[in-house]
Amino acid sequence: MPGQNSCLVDKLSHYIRLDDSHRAHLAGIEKSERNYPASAEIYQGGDPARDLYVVKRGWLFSYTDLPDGRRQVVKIHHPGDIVGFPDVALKHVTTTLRTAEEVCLCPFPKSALDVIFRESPRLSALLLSIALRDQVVFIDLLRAMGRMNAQERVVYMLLDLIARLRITNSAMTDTMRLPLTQSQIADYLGLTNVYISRTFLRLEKDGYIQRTGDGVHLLREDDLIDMTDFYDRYADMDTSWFPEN
Amino acid sequence: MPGQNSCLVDKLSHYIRLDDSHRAHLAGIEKSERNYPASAEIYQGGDPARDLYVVKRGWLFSYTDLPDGRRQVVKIHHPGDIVGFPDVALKHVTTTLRTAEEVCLCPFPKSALDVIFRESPRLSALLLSIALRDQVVFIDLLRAMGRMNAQERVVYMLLDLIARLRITNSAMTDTMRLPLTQSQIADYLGLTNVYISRTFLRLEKDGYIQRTGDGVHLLREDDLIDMTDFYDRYADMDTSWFPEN
DNA sequence: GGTTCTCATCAAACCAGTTTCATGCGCGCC
DNA sequence: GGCGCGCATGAAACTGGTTTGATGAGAACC
Repeated sequence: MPGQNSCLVDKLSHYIRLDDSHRAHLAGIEKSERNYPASAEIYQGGDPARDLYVVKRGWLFSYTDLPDGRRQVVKIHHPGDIVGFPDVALKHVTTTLRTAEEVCLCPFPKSALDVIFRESPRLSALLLSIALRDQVVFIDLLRAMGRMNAQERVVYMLLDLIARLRITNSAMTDTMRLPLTQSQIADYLGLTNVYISRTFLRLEKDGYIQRTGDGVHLLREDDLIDMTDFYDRYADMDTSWFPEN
Repeated sequence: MPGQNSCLVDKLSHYIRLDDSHRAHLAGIEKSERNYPASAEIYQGGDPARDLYVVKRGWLFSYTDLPDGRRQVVKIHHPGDIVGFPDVALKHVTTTLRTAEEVCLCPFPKSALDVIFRESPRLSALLLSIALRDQVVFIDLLRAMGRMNAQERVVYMLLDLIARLRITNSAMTDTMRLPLTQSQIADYLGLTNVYISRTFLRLEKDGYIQRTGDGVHLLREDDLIDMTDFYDRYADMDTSWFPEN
């Protein structure tokens, strides 16, 4: 059965201890799963917002297009993430979801949240906190987009991605896979593919990173953190005010 | 007594009908109030995240600074807004809060949310939805910052501000006060005060807007909406999945 | 093994927005 | 009423990132 090791439970139990009833609620969410090939479009901006997806395997990203073709990637999704969460508030989804490689997703209807809110104030508070924490992450990204130059933005992205991967894989070192094209990275950071290429070459030449295939190795992480004034928003959350169960 | 007309109740009841018990919970939140002069700093990034504030009167904004002095304004707050909401998830606040003019705030401890989560699943779901809707708003802003030029960004900001003001003041026309300096607007949009000045002059010359003191009048709102592919995220939310009470 | 396609890199002209400094208006303050 | 200051505007040099088009390497597909 799926769910015997649930990415979602892994990710959430990083923040609060989950008892059996909590796990039961979450298991109900991850009961079906589906595979998608690389570069597949899963839904499109404007579609009715009905389902959410827990990522079980692989990378995806969400983006919006301007009418004239300019594109902004707004979120890069990893295993354990809940994809489509912001659109729960609206009747129609606001972004297009596309796979970066082969992925496996667990879809569930957003009406499943109703049960959680009725039965577990504690889990509800955790969901709110995750939504609010994600707002802080968007604020950090906004700061990078508004006030950082190209090199700082690239470094910021690398630090953010690796911090997120470390939540569920604490054994992770300073190396990660980066299965995105330079055009996709450019659309994420508000730059061009040409300049992303130049910036990566520069970072490599200056000894900040090392690349091998689609792998990236951060060589002087402390310097990179200083360069971007980076702060890890994923490691600690304030759960002190949460209700008991 | 304060609370006889609560900005917060006004704003929330735009989305769901609030019964007496809901109103009682919210009234508990707005029971104390405090005034601040213009250009006052209310809290600073790094302070412990203890209180939230409901805005009763006046404009404020939240910002972060980079170590070298670059500044990013991340949110502009109006009456009815809950200020500091994203920081509920964290132990320390991530932004600095400053008044743009004289304001009146109702502070309340974030532990007050505990009662709401224990006693009203419906109000809890609304809080989550607002947090998620605000994520969508940040995503829209991110798109503007990443892929729009200066003129489009300014127009986007004007449309967003007026859409938010219309929630609580449906009688509002196409004119609003804009009590922000051009430097503050520049720090919000990732531009410079000089270029904000040039852009406003250009918009005025091209007949898109008209300015009088700190008032802005949108002359051809449909054209402005087309120019930025703007969508109002405040008008409708999907509350269909909310629990009963 | 050749064809095709995607992707990273290179190069050079170009431009949107920055930087810096000067001017002038309006407002609060003594 | 005059002083000082914050703020919008103007002008000109400058630059970080864009645009366009060419090249080459690797992977997928018959």
